[in-house]
Amino acid sequence: MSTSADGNDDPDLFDGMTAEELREVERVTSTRTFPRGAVLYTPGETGEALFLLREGAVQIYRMSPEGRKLVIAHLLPHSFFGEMTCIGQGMYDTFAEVTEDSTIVTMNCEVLNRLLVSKPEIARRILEAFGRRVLAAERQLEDTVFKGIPARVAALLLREAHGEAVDGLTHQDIAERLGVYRETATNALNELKAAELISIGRKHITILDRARLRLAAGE
Amino acid sequence: MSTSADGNDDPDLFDGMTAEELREVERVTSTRTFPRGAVLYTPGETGEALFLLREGAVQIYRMSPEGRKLVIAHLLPHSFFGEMTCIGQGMYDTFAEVTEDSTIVTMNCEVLNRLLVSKPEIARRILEAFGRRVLAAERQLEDTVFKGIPARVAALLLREAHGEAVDGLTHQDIAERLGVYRETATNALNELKAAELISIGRKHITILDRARLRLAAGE
DNA sequence: CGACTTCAGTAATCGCGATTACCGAGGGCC
DNA sequence: GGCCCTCGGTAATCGCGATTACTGAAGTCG
Repeated sequence: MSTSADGNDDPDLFDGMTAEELREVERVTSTRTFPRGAVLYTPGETGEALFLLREGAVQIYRMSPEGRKLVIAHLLPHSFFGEMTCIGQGMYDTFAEVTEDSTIVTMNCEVLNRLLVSKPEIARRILEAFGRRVLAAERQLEDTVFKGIPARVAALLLREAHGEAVDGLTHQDIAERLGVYRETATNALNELKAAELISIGRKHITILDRARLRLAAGE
Repeated sequence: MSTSADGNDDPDLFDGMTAEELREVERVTSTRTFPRGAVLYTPGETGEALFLLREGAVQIYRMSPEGRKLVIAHLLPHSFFGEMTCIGQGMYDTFAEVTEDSTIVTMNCEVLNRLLVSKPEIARRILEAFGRRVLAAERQLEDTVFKGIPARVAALLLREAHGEAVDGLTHQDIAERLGVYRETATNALNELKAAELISIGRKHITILDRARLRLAAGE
């Protein structure tokens, strides 16, 4: 299978560095905590740093003019984000919001760029993460263009499941991940339930038939 | 404005290298020509090389089960592609098809990976290209989720226009870029024409009112 | 020139998903 | 317990865009 958009199974950006190097990294980064709900950046803002999530959870999303939310990624510890502004044109075009009290390391763009040259391993990891992100975005694009909502919901459940359980995901969350109405997500879920592919409880979904759910997701 | 998905305004991957280095690059790459219609790779194939387009044009696309095409990128000279397999998991998941007789340089993954370590400048360029690609993919995703067809057509025209002219783009091409039916694209174009934002000729569209077209595209 | 292919215009039907409008249940907090 | 807020269920309407079915004009090639 492939890595999901949350980039959660990446190695930490600084894994494998010597104690010496880590101490150096300490010196040039700053660590802060943010409460749930904090917005780290918004589109149009000029960014000047890469963020590394140590603890907690962060959501990267876009917003429609009418206020519908499209969540691009749910980040878990070890994921980094915001680096695009360091590497490319220098402006954010998404929102980054803390969804659980978090500890976040910030590294200045200047520092990062120096590191990219001196430590190919770091560049490599960012490159790999970008690759996964491109893939995830293009796949989601393909799904959005080609598949109906039930299939997209099924695919999302398969991606998010730990074992057979999907926990802590409300219908609203699902809807925002797909960029659709909550009612539409509920309908799709009920459809999958009717087909006995899943069972639904409050904030808890269980996959009953993985094979057929995969089929419903369009392979 | 921003760079479009075709990555066409990138510097060449090897620009700025010394004659010495270029000769070395020559040694480890191979250059071949491909006729229009040649398929360089298909999803599921194991890739073993990065491609660099010297001359011609290449299309990167995905295909729905029913055979609808979604063109991810139209590549012009100086663009590279196929590198994902060298950096990530190692399998293509798109089609790459030559749409104009082309000259293409191929570089082995192994060689590329060595180069990534020894020449930070190369890694940097790929990183930048990836960044643009992530952005493009996510933007297109956002458009697809939030906007109607006319707006997406308008946005595409603005991206593809050279001056006020958009040439060599058929309705079918436009439809494939958006992953919609050709008829739907025609309708949207006619709608924009009716609003006097564009004028339409065979394989030729002229932007009449850039400002209002931008509005129609949703800012 | 005539046959064929590519391109573009139009129209009608149909279904999905947006949008609006509610209801009811579970849980936390005062 | 009562209030409120989050979460989830349902239903009805509506519009967009998929899908089907043609027509005709512009190029191309023999």
